[in-house]
Amino acid sequence: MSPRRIDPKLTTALLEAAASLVAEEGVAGLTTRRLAAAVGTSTTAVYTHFGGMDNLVRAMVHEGFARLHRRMSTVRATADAVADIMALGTAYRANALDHPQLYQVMFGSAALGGFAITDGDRQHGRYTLQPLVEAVARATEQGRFRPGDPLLVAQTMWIALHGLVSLELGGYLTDPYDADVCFEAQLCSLMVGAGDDHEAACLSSRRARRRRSAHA
Amino acid sequence: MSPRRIDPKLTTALLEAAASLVAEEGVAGLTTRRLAAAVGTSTTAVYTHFGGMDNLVRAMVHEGFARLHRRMSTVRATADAVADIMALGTAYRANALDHPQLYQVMFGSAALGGFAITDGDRQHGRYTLQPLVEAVARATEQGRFRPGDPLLVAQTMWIALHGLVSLELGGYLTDPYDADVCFEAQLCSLMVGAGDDHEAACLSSRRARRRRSAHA
DNA sequence: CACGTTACGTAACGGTGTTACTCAATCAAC
DNA sequence: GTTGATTGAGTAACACCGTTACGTAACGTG
Repeated sequence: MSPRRIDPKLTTALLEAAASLVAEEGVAGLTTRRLAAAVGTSTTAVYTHFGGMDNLVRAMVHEGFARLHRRMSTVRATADAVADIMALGTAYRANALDHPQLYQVMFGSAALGGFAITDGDRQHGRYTLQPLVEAVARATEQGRFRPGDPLLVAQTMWIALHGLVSLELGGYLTDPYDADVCFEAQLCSLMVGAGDDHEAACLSSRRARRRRSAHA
Repeated sequence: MSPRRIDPKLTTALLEAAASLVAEEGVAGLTTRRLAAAVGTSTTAVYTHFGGMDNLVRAMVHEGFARLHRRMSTVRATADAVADIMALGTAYRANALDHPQLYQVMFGSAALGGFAITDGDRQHGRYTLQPLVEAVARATEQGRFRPGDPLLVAQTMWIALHGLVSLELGGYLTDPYDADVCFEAQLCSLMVGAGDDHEAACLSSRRARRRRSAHA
């Protein structure tokens, strides 16, 4: 009654090989044949393990969201909640720059590559905002931000941050102001937009930058 | 010495057919064979007219930027420069929603679909910001914004707006706050972030909304 | 040990972008 | 008006893609 079991090692091997293929040449470089060759198996393995390329990409996206969540969770809360928010933004951007191709698959509205990402997959990445929402709530309690729903404020910040990362990865932020300058300007604008004082925001920005260099 | 000339009608016919193919089914639906069939020609025509699919997509992107620029240029300057900026943002978003697939090709860092967009193509879309830069300069002169480089401020706004549109098209803005709510919140946050008073920004927002409904 | 179940390899199908090769249509020159 | 060079566009092929029907061999159970 119990037949040959699926090999979990092969599943993870496929995922890892797919990740490095995508990391090296983007989604366009991810093909069943090259994937099978990299793992030393056959193309049908992709179907027994995932049921097609779409699901494999979906699994990669889940892994990407998990990694992003892990990275955002490493940011510790301090007395300066605004600086915490900036540190979270820095972590978000750093994760995207470390895995640019994966980020584009996660948020590139994957219709482009032909791969389908379901609504469920998108919702799966929603809890990633949790640390940001909490930091915004703390900044609001501390009187740095105007009263308002922390979720909406956090979502506004996430949207702007995604715009920055997306355009940076696309190579659009080079002209007179490079991505670093735009990032700092964006963070400051977001804090002031949420209600913080401009000078206080600049001060928190310096604090967050110091924290970042201390990490390195 | 003078041979058979290229047919300009076929060039535009190819572009139009490609545009409607992309509009209907995304970049994935744009193939040489289907394109040739739609125009009633052969696949080689794509190569004599454009030199490959990449260049055809590039031409479509140029057209997309031109259309975006045209649409942004229809926004007239009024006494309320902040309301003008919001109207520009509305025009930007409306254009993206009218041509979602094209927008994704323009800014989706087209490496995803396998098509290549050069740095020159990206710079080509830079002048689109011009109307926004001017409106920001006027808002700064009027004392609504903190003193600063209008280009950097405009670029910050563009980045955030792109983030909103990108996530909206990707279907990420549904949960508790839909895209409309996020858009209004984003605009208000941007104005306040640039230095405007919060209540003044809300007032200008209402003014811009009235202007929009007057257009319809 | 034998059986049933199922993962995996082989090979094929229909699709893709791209390109030699060919032909026919055009315009310049006389 | 005829000729001839030039070149756009059609045919067919190549290599590649995702996917799948089929066969086989390996496994867990009885």
